[in-house]
Amino acid sequence: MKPRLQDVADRAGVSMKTVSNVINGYVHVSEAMRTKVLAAIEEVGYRPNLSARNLARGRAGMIALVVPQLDMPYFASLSMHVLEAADEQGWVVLIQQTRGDAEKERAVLSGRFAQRVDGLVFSPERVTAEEIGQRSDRTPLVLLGERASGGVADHIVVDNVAAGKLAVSHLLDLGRRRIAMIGAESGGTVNRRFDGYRTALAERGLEVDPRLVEPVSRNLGEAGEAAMNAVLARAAPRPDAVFCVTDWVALGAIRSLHLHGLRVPEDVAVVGFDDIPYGRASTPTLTSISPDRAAVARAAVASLAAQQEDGREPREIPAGFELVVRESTAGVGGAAFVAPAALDDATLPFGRARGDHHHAR
Amino acid sequence: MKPRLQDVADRAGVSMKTVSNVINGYVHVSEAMRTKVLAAIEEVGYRPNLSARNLARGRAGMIALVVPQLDMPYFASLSMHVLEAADEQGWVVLIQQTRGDAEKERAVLSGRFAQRVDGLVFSPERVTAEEIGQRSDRTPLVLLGERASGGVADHIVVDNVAAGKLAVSHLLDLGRRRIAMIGAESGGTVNRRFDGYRTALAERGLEVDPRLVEPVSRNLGEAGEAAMNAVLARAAPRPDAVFCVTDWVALGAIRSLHLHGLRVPEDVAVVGFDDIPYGRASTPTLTSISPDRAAVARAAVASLAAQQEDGREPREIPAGFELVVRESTAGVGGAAFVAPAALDDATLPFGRARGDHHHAR
DNA sequence: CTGAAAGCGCTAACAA
DNA sequence: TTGTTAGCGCTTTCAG
Repeated sequence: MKPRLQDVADRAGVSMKTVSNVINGYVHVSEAMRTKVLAAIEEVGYRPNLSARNLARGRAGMIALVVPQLDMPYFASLSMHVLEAADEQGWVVLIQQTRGDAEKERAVLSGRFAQRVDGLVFSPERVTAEEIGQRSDRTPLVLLGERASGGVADHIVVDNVAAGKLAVSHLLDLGRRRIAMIGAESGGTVNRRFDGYRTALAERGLEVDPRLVEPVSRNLGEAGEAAMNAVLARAAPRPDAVFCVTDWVALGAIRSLHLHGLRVPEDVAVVGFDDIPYGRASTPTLTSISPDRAAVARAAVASLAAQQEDGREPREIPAGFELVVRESTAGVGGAAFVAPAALDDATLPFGRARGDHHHAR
Repeated sequence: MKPRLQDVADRAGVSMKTVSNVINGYVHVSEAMRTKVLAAIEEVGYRPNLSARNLARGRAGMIALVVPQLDMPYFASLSMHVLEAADEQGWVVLIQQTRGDAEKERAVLSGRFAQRVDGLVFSPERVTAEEIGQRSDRTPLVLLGERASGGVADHIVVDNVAAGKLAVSHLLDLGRRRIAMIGAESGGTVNRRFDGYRTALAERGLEVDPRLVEPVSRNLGEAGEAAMNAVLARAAPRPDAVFCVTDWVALGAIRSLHLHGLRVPEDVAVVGFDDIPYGRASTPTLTSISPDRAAVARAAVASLAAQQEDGREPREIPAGFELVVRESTAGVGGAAFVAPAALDDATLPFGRARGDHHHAR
């Protein structure tokens, strides 16, 4: 049916080995031989069967990327970068969603995967560090995200405390003093970004006003809007700035502020986290912490590549971030909503305040 | 090194065939045998080598999804649905980005793919219908998007003319008469959504005012903003509504309107296209044509499944859409920006106007 | 520089 | 119901 390597060999009047050599770019093949074989390949319309190749080579030629949900902008963007980084290593990427299903996450960890893969980039949401530690599967693994790894696998992290602190310091630098935080987890201990918020305030001798702190149930605009409503309803005097745990939540908060007749940033400045693409098109554009996703992706793929060789000690690999200042804190050209000019980040009065860059490798 | 089927068989004291039967859920296996084998699998920590299985079975167990760029909200969402639809068919999905690179698109068509796949879901951007028609690779293919297929492969399409018409009719129903269109392609002939715009106007006896029509260079917020600026600069009297070729462009247009001191929707109503998730968190929330992405994804995967069997005639498969009315045309509760209440689509005064649903299958 | 042949780990036809 | 064994298509020693 489909032409095989042997068919090409027959056609060219050579052995399979020779054809294989040509296909795989082996050096010691005469030019005449090469062109002859290539012609034969063309004539019979040969395409290598990658399943067979992988079996013979003992590798899969692909890695899996496991994320909660692909239509969340952060993961969409991250996935894009992982695809690119993997491509450079000759890997193709198979994406799987867990949708926050703990059972699916466990299945991934235990190696019950639908395909053989050379490695796993996993952004866990439900599964505990302990469960990860107990996995028996030997597939190289690298973890992303805030949830601790327990030192059982490489883990790419941005320093959320430092990032949160940078965001809030920016607001303080603007002269804001009643800074709310939306999306701090109830306990307050788990959320590293909240720690950054606290630290920044403490450094200026300010205390956390609990009426300005509100958790969100989910990472959704609706949740951010509801949380902002709650803060506005009970906090007097009202906040003059808000640090939101994600951009998505920040957009909801801005919506709430608008509906309350408050202007952003004149009345209330807003900082988000993630730098999702929409933050550049929204009105106002959104100031945000921008994790270096490309670096995260590269580090993750590099980790898997390194793990192909031998079992190294699991490491924590820091990834960089920066604060991107846009209109939700800086206004348009310093005063919001006046000039109908297109702006890009570079022309904003505050420019970009760079965060601590911890480059992997 | 890694335990193989044979190791399990040895351990359980049975043959490979029996182990294989158990693993593949073959019915005629005694219960005792089954448990014994499962225990052996557990003991040696066996995981099937899928490369080998695929080779033996003659199938790949996965399909490829080829899109321009994964961080574009439309494709992110589409990809999510494709993953889910594929999962139901026992397929895993390998995603590849072309980034609008014609060369990469051609590589995909010609079957020069990094893995063996059972099928290809392809959303072309650059490659011509003619090129698609000339492909020699036999991998089952299904096309998505507006670009014509030339009848060489199954093609899932929403009726862009009808959708555009629905969007503009909605604006007309609101009493708007000077309706701009942003993102019509220069020629005007290629763009089906523009045809819908024209049709809707014509039905009410209105003519297209060329000063109200502006193309965009790319599907970006910045482009939408620039285009809206251009229209506002030259069109007098100014438009009272805008139909944008995509949501992304619409968000840029809204930004331009705000910066010009115009209110949305009181002064200018805005309709987008694609119903990207951001549209629900933006201020104002965005009225948009919502293609039934889940249906598109299901139809695409179903097409590939059907093509596994035999070569059927290529078909055009219509997918549904609807108009989702939100604040950018309806305002908040009918009057914009007054009540700080959370709204969802269901509570909006206009509810949802449903478009023609052409369900696949 | 090229050819022959032994696997890679699993499936499935055929036997028992 | 279970065992034997010949492939699946490619890579890769090892000879030549």
